Amino acid sequence: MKVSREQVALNRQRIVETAARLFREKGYDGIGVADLMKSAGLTHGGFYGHFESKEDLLAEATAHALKKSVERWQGYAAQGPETALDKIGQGYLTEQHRDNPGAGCSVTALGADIARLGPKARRALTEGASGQMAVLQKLMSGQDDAEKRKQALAKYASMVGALVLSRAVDDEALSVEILQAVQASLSSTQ
Amino acid sequence: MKVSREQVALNRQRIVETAARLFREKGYDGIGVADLMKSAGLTHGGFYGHFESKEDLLAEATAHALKKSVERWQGYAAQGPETALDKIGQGYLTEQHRDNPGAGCSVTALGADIARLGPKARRALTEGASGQMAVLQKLMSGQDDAEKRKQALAKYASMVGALVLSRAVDDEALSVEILQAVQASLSSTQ
DNA sequence: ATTATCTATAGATCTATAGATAATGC
DNA sequence: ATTATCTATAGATCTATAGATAATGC
Repeated sequence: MKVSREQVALNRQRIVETAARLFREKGYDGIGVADLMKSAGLTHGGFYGHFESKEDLLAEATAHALKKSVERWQGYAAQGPETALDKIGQGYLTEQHRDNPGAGCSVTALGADIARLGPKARRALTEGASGQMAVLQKLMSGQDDAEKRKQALAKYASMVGALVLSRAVDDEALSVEILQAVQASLSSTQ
Repeated sequence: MKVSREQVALNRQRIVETAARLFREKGYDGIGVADLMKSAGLTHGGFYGHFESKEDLLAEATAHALKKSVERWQGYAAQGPETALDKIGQGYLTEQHRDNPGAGCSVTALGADIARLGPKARRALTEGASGQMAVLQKLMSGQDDAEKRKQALAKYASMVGALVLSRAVDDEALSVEILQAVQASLSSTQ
């Protein structure tokens, strides 16, 4: 049942993308290797030909997902600094994002899990978060780079926290209120 | 091996406190009922005399931990509004808190897990988070209650996000930088 | 007599590996 | 001949339950 080299690469990519979605949806411990491979259309045993371990896959899936996210933000920033911050907020601080963790921010969905896991996943998360904070920094209003960086870090933290909170509370009105409060604070000078 | 009624209540309380610590340290899936009971000095089978399920215990442990946290914040607030915000930030946005999740904020440590779990745990988290936001609201500088509430929600989100980020990144300097940026933003008007 | 805790286990997972199978690509 | 994927399984978990044990408290 061997497949072509091209197909192997496609299979591997499909495992990574499936994992990126399922880990964000269900958490690292919420999905097993067997179910993950089944979702990718392959069988359990084949997994270890592609990856050393489940944790290795998490690192690769996190790197993949965050890279795409950083590129999206860079795209907004390239369209001009005035609207970029609004667009980033409108993509991040919404019910759409809150209700679709599988396609959303990996820091929010997996940050607590990754904090307890090995160095590869933490590296991937750190690079992704740094990339997003770098985009934010350019959009800040501070007088110098040091001030802009401080602002960017604080804004980013507020976005991550808002999404974690909006997903965890059981009160829809409160959930939306949190997202909107942070969205409003994004464009304020500070 | 029956024990006195008094001892039963003490045992139950010890299970809750042990669970509150271990769930925050290791995540909901990171600690099993057997190990948890062992840490509390009891055997596995006894657990189901005290709680209906592991998830039930999570809800109770989360309620317990957040209640204590809200009371601490209320204590700071009672000492006067000027220093209260600094004290809250100095308790929350520190390496000490970052490195001791077992005694820290349940929203940060378990928010992503609880978002995927049943209604009881989400209820406990929502009540705790609402309590903390209510304390913050009184300390805000806004002109009316609506504005103060918006400020409090945004500040709280930034604190939660800062801790999640500071624990997840693998770069000590960046981790501290995030905590300090949010600490600085706490006392700023906005 | 009641009941809190104990030991033991059922039944269902989980990650990782061993060895078989069959299609690719030299 | 090589190798990507398959089936099958080892060994270690996990939650929850059943029934035994022994101390409390009527």
